Amino acid sequence: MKTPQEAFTQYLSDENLKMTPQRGLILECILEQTQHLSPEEIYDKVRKRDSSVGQATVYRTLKLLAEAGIIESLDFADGVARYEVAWGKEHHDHLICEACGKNIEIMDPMIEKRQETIAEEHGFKLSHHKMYLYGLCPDCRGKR
Amino acid sequence: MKTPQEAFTQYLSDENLKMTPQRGLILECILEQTQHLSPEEIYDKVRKRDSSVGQATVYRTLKLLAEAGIIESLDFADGVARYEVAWGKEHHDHLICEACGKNIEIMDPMIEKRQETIAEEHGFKLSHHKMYLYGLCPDCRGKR
DNA sequence: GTAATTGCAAATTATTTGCATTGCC
DNA sequence: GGCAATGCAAATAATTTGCAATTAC
Repeated sequence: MKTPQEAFTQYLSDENLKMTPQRGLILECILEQTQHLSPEEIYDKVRKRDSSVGQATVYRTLKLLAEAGIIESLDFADGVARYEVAWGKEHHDHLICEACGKNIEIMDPMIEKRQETIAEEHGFKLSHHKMYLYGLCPDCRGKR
Repeated sequence: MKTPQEAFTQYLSDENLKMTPQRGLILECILEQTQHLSPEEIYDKVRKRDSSVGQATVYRTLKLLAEAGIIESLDFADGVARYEVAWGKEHHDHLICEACGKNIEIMDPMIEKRQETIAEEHGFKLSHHKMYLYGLCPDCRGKR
């Protein structure tokens, strides 16, 4: 399978867009991170390596990366946009602790299958879905 | 079961807050609507009946109504915040058409059950969840 | 009476856009 | 070389907040 970098270059070229040092650097910074990042955090990280990069470029590049399917946007209901690397990873959903923010990636074939079925029953062609489970993790559960 | 109005009054009183004409009017406007409303749309609707109500009051009241469990916020990934009446309604998820925005409420006991199980397996106490299925509806499907 | 609420406008926050300049293919 | 990309600053958009005046309980 192509690396994220190769995939991005490919996507850009397919769309008649260009690879640039800025775009490469932004992708690098995202790939190094294991956490779910906000545009602001990515911007900070990028600037440490090249302070000349503008915030607008980060936003523009995030949009491109999402269109290319390399990253995916999340919604943890904490008021901040977040992204995670999607390239080469299997689809998964999130189980989020409302108290400490901890989140666990979950994967469940049964639910995925059922979602397909539900969509079909309504005549829909499913393209993607988002599922978030909110609750209290074992640690925070005890503190209440 | 209490009416939404009664529930809201109850909630306010429990929190040592006060019922006001503005709050009552805002709730009324939300209840009359069957669609999923944005703060802006609610504000417009409220102003038609009482043009002196401020936008800030609408935002503040929406927050209270959500805390009281009378309305719930949605995320249709169209960049706008939306609310729907939750009081007295069974929980449901949404199947959304990416082309025309049409959305269908879905309910699936099997998925609900499985979500509980998954949370338990990770030691979580589940409080709520959100699930959105995105795709193309029968109408839009044909046009591609 | 007193603390909560309101409307207003200003302040924030998050993101987007216009534009002259720069740089990739 | 030509079109796309960049950085900057200004522009939007959506929401929040400070505050003096008002009002519910």
